[in-house]
Order: sequence, then C-alpha cells, then structure tokens
Amino acid sequence: MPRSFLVRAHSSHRAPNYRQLETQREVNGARSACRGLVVPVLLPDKSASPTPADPPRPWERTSVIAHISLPLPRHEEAQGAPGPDPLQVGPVHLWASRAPSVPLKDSLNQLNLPPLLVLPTRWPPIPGPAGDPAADGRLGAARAPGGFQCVHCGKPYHTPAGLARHRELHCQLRARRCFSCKHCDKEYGSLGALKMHLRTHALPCPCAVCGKAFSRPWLLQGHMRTHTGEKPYTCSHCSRAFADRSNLRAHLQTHSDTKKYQCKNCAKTFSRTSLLARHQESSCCPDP
DNA sequence: CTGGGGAAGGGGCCC
DNA sequence: AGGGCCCCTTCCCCA
Repeated sequence: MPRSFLVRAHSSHRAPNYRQLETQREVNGARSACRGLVVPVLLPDKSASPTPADPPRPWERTSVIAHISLPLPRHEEAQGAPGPDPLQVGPVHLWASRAPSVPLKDSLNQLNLPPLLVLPTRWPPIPGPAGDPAADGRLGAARAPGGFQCVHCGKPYHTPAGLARHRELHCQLRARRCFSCKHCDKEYGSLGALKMHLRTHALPCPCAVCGKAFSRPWLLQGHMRTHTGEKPYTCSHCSRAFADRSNLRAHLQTHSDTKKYQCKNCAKTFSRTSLLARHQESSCCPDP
C-alpha cells in the first residue's frame, strides 16, 4: 500500500493528545467530558462570629451559597446550564443560587482560593514526578514553570484564563465533529474538512513519473522533488539542503543546544516529539 | 537504543 | 468553494 494512502483512524501506539477526551464519550455522549462542572461553595457568614461556647459549624454558618463551574461551550450554556447568568471570574464561572448578603466576589476573595480551584473533575489527571508540586492534575491543567499547560495538547499558557479559553476550543471541536467519512470512521467539524479528507481516498493527483497518487497538488509537488532531486531549502549552519521545509526545520533542531522536547521523568531533552515519545515508550516511562 | 533524514498527511489560514 | 501555502505531526528507514 502506498504510504500516501495511510489514513490512520486510530493508532494504538501514537494516540493524539486528546485521546483521553475521547474516552469520556462513551459515558454520556460528547457532552459528558465538556460539561461545566458545578460545585456548591459554602461561604462564611461574617456576621455570625463563633464564640468559645459555640464552635464554628461551617455547614450552618453560611450566608451565601455559590456555584462554581468550569466554562461551558456556548451551545451547552444555552442548553443545560442552571441558574441565572454566570458571573465570570477568571477561568471559572460563579453565580449565587440565592441573593448574597455580601458581594459575591468579596466573599470568594476571602476564601483565598488558588488560581485554579481545587475541584473534583472528570478531566484526566496529569502524571508527574512524584512529589513535584508543579504537577497538577486538576482541571486538566498542568502548572508548568512558565505558566499553565494544556494536558490534552501541551500548549503552554501564561494564565489560567488563557488555558480555560483554549480548553473551550477542545470542547467545541469535539462537539462540532459531525461530518463522517463514508470510507473510514473519521469525523470532521466542517464539510470542507471532510471534502479535503475524501481526497485522501480519491487521490486525484497522480505522479506522471511513477504513477503514485496524492491527495493534494502540493503533495505531488513535494513528491516530484524526489524524482528531480531539487532541494530548495538549505540549512544556514551546515549548507545541507532539503526538499521539504519541515524537514529543514527538524534538522535545524540538531544544531540547537537546547532541545525543545523534554522527558518529564528523566529531564532528558530531544529535538523532536517523536524521539521523546519513543524514549518514553521504550526505556524511561514504560506503560504499566 | 538513539539520532536524524525522507516522505507524506492533516488542519488552518488566506486569497 | 476551492486552491495554494504554511506549519505541525507522523511514520519509516538507516547509520
């Protein structure tokens, strides 16, 4: 089979980062993993200060009951979010279930909550080095040295709010995947994306030299360079030439002292994600 | 086992 | 809507 036809619906070894999202689908459908998480919060009533004879009983001494939820995709907010319009505070939504006696924001500030609230969550935890306070499996987020990292795709963000916005994209992408390929079980979020995928089955761009067929003209262009030997992309460090710009980019990493991809277990760095993945699968972090 | 090159696929953006 | 381009990713192969 020509490699150009390798349309992998599922890979048991090199799953996409959001595979963990998919594992939630069977439970309650596509919405289950993305639903806002609603948790009641009991806020202390300042007016009812405890006395020695009357020890504090937090479950009684509350004047405000707030709810905290993870951000919902807009279409889900319209369908299923309870209560009045949420008041957005940073990466979470807050609203009072009954009239607060003190401003809600002030009360929440008194709670001294961490940047990302400590909540139970359906999102998968992030495995990290034992005892590493930077590793945080809550809310599908990791506390990275420079900020916050998406557990599903690894994108770094400086603020929790930025990470929350990004995570909404994951939810929306999943919810919008409704165009299915009739030749395989792939799904796409738009008709255009599906049409583009269908080209990988039709392969309308055949090579005039070897007959190999490609899904897109520019793929054929790149392939033709394997026949002509043309290598228009030259490394500025060693003058080595490449037919593909991405391959030049990967090559440039070999000249760099600081490799981009680091193993979380042994801190060893690699020039490519594939090398890091292979390292983790083989020796350093074998699957249990 | 590891590092790296070659080839190809997919998504997003712009025109 | 479709094509071109860019970027990222993945897989295979070899030293």
